[in-house]
Amino acid sequence: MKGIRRLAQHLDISIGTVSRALNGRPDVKEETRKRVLEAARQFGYVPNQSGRSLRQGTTNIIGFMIQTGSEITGQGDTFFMSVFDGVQEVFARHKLDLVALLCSSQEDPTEYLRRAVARGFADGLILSATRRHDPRVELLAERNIPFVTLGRTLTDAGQPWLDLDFEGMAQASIDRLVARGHRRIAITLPHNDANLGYVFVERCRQALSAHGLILDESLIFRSTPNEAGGYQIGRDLLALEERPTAIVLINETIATGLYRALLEAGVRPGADIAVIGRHSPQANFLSPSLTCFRLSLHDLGIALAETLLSSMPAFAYHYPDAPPNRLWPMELVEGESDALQAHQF
Amino acid sequence: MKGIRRLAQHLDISIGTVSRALNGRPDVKEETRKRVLEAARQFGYVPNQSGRSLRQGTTNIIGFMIQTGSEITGQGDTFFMSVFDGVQEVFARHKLDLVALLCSSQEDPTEYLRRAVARGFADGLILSATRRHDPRVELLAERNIPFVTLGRTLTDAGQPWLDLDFEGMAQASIDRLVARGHRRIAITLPHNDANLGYVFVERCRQALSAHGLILDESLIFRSTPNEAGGYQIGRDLLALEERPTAIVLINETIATGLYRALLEAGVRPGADIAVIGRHSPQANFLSPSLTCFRLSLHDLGIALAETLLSSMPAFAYHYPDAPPNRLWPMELVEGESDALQAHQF
DNA sequence: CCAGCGACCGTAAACGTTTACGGAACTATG
DNA sequence: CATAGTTCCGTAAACGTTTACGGTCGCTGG
Repeated sequence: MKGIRRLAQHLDISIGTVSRALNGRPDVKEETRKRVLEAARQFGYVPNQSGRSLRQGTTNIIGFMIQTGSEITGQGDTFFMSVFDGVQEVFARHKLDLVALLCSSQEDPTEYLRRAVARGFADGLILSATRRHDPRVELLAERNIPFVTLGRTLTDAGQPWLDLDFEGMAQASIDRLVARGHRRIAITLPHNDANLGYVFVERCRQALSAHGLILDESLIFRSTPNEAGGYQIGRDLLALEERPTAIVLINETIATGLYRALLEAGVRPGADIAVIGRHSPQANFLSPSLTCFRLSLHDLGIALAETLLSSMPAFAYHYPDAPPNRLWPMELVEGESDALQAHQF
Repeated sequence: MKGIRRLAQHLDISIGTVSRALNGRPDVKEETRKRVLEAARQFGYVPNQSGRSLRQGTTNIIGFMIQTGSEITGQGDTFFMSVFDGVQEVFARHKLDLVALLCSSQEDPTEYLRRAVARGFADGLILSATRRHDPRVELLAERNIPFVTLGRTLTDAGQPWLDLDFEGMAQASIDRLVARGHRRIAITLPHNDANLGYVFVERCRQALSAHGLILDESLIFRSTPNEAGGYQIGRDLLALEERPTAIVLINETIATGLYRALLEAGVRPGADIAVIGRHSPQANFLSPSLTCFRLSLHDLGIALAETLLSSMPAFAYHYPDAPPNRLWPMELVEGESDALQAHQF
């Protein structure tokens, strides 16, 4: 005898009552509930997940899909760890469990996701590293399973999304640099078709043209979003005949590599070239200090969770005024890396 | 009509046959199997996870437990992503899915794990960030659920484990530094009771005493295992009346912070103090380059998976000679950060 | 022609829950 | 006392699979 039956036998009541007691149903005597809870604690009984979710068609699990192998997203562990922690802060209130669905770099993400949802693995999903054309959102939309994306796509299907405000970053960076006299401004992009790249480059173009400038295509650098990619960008940049006087980095992780390439060549960020980047745990320890855009990953996680829950009927009433879509602002942290004024040349 | 029944109805055969066909049972006509597989593909049918695992008591899921919040483990940006990818390379061969069980920093890891196993969530588990006294291993051992730990504990219960060879690192580092004339050697430790700290400090002590030296307790630095911790260590070290001439870093992530603190004070790694650390994605971009111990995280993941599977009856025969316990070697990468000879003083 | 066998497939039970339904005991009301 | 209402609990069906068991059919060998 196992599981709920064992408990019922021990208490000499029916399994139905045990279940009701544990699930907080009203039609069970308070004294009985006490006994059941006590016995459950004592036996270490926890309802079997499979049985429960088979019956009620719900798993109490939310999946956060991420790709392993790390070269793809360019987000490091610490990024997700912090976001996860925020997400869980919200989920804990609803007895929801967060698990990370790990899609191997060997596997097609859409197929992976298709399998996961067909198996009925999770009640809801969080998608990250969204691509410009992302078949995953169509898949989930037509399956009618609640989800939220961290990042917009071109193929948005009306699902809730959160996205970092890359437009704001682009605008602020360009304005700031132009105001300081820069005319040749380089930018970096991830070289896959991540959606954020398009958003970013487009807004940079706009912002520049508002100042009567055009974005020189030869100053758009694409690379893998990691340290090595940053190093390569640095080398490529230095090899140009006519160097830019400033560069804006879209990814967190490339700054260290870029610094290395520049410093090796005796080019000092902030003195010989202006650099604006994204904040990362390492950013504080770069020298000269990096001017960068920062955000609270923990709060981002909280918002992500709330946004998802507000789209799930069972939880929506807890979050009546969570907006379905949000552009998450980033805060500019002034450092030394963009100190120079271009007219110093 | 849904699920397997729908498929069966459409093909005009029984659900039993459909199941057998999909599961590769021998007693089904080859032509029938073809039809079933084709229909399944066409309908996008995937067996419901709950139903399946309820019946066979198995989930085909392996859980990798990690703590979110990131300050705890101190693993760098891409550590887990790379390990995961290796693990999955092995699991993919057995149609096992890897999911990350995310324990919030708010929650007690043991309780979290207890819930997860009681729910019958996974067929096997991988534990990381093992503590010296880790109640999780007792829990899993008495529940008789297959698991492997990344890191030993004092309370090992005969389970398979893998651990980085911190002894080897300690020995090699001390020998190397002593051979170069260093007498005052500092080391760093994480300040929680992670097991690796004890292993490391003990072996350092031994190695030093083999050279007739003793480990000065005031040269043992404890900190959070991240950049900020490294910075703090640097400051503390510089404040000492009698500075060490060398320091060995146990964590990946603290080198950047340490460098910053040293360089701010005009103390150059490799010239004014010798530094030996652990490799990380950022390590390549430190200047002067860091002498460090490196390992293939992908291969570590593979080994971890194989070790776990070899302890699971259903898979063991695939891995007849996987050792239950392994000390994973790290390779020394020579950099400039420990170039100085102490007798230069 | 019959027994025996193998190949294939249908039937139904089982896995561990939750929950609709109904019934028993008790209380309140007239 | 009869009736209605309330409170609590037991019964059993249902969720979607897998699999033991047995049955049908066709074939083979005597």
